[in-house]
Amino acid sequence: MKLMVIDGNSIINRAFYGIRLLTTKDGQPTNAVYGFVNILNKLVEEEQPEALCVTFDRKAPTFRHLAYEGYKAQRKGMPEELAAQLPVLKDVLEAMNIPRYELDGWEADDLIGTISVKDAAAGWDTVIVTGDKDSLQLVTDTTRVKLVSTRMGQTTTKEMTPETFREAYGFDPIHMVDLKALMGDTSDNIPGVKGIGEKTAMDLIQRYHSVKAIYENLDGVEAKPAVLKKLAEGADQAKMSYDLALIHTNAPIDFTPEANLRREPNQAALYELFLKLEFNKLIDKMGLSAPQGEVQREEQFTGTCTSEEVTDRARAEELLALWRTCDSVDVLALPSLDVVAVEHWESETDSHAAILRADRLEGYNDVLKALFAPDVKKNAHDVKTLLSRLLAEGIQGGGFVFDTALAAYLLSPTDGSYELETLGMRWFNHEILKAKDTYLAKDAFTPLGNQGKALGALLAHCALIGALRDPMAARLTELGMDKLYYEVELPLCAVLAEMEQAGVLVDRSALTAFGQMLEERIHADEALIYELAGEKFNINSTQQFGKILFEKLGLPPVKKTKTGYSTNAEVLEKLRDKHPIVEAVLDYRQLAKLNSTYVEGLTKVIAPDGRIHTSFQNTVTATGRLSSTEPNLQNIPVRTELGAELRKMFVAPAGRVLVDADYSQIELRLLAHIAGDGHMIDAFRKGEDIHTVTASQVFGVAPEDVTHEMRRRAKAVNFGIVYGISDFSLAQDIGVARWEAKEYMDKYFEKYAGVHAYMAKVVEQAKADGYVSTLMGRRRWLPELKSSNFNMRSFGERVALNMPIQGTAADIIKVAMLRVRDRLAAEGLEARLILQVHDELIVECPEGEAEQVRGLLAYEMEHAVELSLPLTADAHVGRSWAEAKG
DNA sequence: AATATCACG
DNA sequence: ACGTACGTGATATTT
Repeated sequence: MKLMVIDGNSIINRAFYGIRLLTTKDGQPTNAVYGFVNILNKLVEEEQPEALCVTFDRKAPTFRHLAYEGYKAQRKGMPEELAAQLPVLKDVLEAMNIPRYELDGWEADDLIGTISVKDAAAGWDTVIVTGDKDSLQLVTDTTRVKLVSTRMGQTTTKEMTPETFREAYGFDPIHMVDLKALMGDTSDNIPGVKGIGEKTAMDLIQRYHSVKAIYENLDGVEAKPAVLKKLAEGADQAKMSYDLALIHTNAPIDFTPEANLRREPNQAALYELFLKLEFNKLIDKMGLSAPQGEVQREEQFTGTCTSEEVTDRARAEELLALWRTCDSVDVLALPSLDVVAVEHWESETDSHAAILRADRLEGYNDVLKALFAPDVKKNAHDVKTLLSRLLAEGIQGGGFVFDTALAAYLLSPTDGSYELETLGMRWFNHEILKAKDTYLAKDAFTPLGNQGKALGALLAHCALIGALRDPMAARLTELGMDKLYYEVELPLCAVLAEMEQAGVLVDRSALTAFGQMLEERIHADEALIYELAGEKFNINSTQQFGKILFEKLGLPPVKKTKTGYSTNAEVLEKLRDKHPIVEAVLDYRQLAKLNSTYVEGLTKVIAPDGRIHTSFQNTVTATGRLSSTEPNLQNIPVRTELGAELRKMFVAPAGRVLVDADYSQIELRLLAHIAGDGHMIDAFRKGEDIHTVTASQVFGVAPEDVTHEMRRRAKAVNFGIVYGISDFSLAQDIGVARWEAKEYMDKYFEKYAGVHAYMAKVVEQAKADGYVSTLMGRRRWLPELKSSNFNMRSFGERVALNMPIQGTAADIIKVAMLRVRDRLAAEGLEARLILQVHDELIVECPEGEAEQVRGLLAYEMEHAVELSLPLTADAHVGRSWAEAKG
């Protein structure tokens, strides 16, 4: 028979530090509990013990305090995030019906020691699970230790038996305590003998086995004179350390192994707990389910749900007519659009679904066209992507009245992904087959695939869209995001889809030529770098380059990264004068970046029509901005001359031009408006250069006396404020002393008192509310503000400052995009929006429309919202992006 | 899959 | 005293 005893404190500690901080929606940290349960499950699975228990510390024993007052002092600083999880873990253990042992004045180690001795007496084996090597002294023929370590969420265990211990240490486990007595243990505040380290101690214990043996015959000990002297002087320390390191096996607990025989967990209690902790995966894995008899929110799925496959054109028309009369129907289509599920609700609980398949329905394309026409009102998941696919098939979709993905994003923009499966879990605790395993599987709708299962999942997901719609809509209303959702985000999907479909024309041959030029220069740089290094190496490997630079060539390391020397551009700039290889690598890096990311990367994604069609993501950023992928057209170089060359390759076709307009200082203007800062508003109203005005204030000179350098620094201050800067970072950024940076900031806040007041207010409000929001009510939750971790809290504060500004700018340009699209249509222009780069819009149009477009583009951007100061947009026309940028 | 770097607003 | 600016995505290397 075998009992597994877990060192609760040790394992929860390992779990906490080994797994990145996870929290529930309302900020309760959960990572340590999560990790603990996973480790527990894994080891129980591995060992299959008949009995199981967990021990916990209850402060250090008093006699140890007397022996050495510093004992365990270092462990007092348990972070609040971890401390908060201890009671939760105990609840979880309770629900799992796992006994725990804790005793005032005793440590987990001593309880484990006691348990292992009692086990042995009863003829049981013991497996100790811990992360601390202290317990190794308990290893015997019937007691093993499993040493657990967790890194980056990965748990590994090392098993220690008497044999493996002797192999590793060269003496018996019982003498672990003697080793500690000599070498000490800083993590346990065991002093050891002063001047004796690990190597000496190991050697001594290997030869003499115990502290007692060494001191009984100190004269007979063979060692260097210095060591002998230290031993002699440290006799008291050794004795005391021995007592500290010794695990006691006589704790007064009532224990029999049989009392710890494994029991089934309390399903209902565990389910409820895990639900609260948002351990959905674990609920899944452990096969937990809701307690019987309790009313679940899943009731919307209990109605009747009929379905049919439509193979007859007449039936399709019949259904279309029916769908047109519905308030809305739910649709879910495969990415290929070859299979579509359409569901309509006949009552609160009853629905009917139709399956349309390209291969089984005559005139499928026409049915699709009719289904996606505006007169059929539809709910869908990820409308932008659907519209984009439809456009690719030549179908202009419309009539989408709800998007569950987009709604989920607005309700919690930091979640990162919004798959239907996840939403079903979050909103209804409703588990549902994974799309990837069913209708999105590679062979799902081939004769090889499980078509029945795929169709079933497709229908279930479609029904989920319908079930999510009302509660999500209600929540949007509750949070005041109706207007943002229905009037901005949802209609914007169509604009984005059109932009993706339009794409931007690329001058492929110019791009190729540019690439060839880059390659030549890259080769030249390579040769030069190898020569300067005196050997060939992979310049792209920061590790290899770091070795060359800091070890072979002996340059002084400036900064370290997790894995070695930092060699980033900032570091290399500082080393520029120390060795010619530095400049060569800087140059090489610039060229390599341009070539691999831009020339090669972009060439790869030029479509047959010669254009690049990016994807705009509208459910990604935490602030409400768009993002652009495959390729990212929002980070095309512009800041360096060579990089900006690339923008000459984004062109308009013959007879057409590009019109580019960008907001001037939109974020600072919004800061002025939101903060209601009179001085800053004034400056913008008068059309003054804000960086110069700031410089004049900060440096106390007349605006006309502001030098280039003063303006540069003021600009950095202006930007920094928007990001929630510190004096340290400002100093670093502009290269002045910290005190000087602080002076700038003080002056800044003196002048712009409204901004100063706003910064305090917005953080305070965010702490009270738990969120921040933009002018249009877009929201970002900030659980970070509740953190006890300084860095995390500071981050939350900076986000509280920045998100309303960045997010409002995002709101505004989205409104502008909608208005621009409407104006272009209303005025019957051929012009089309093709790109958005956060504060910049690009339109492609016939030459003859250029001036009209330029005017309306700037106008709609400037008038998208009414503020206490004007927004300005500069618009230019050109044959290429470079030209149109002005 | 994680890390380092660097491109943009 | 802490550790040091907001928001993204792509590439290459290393594990």
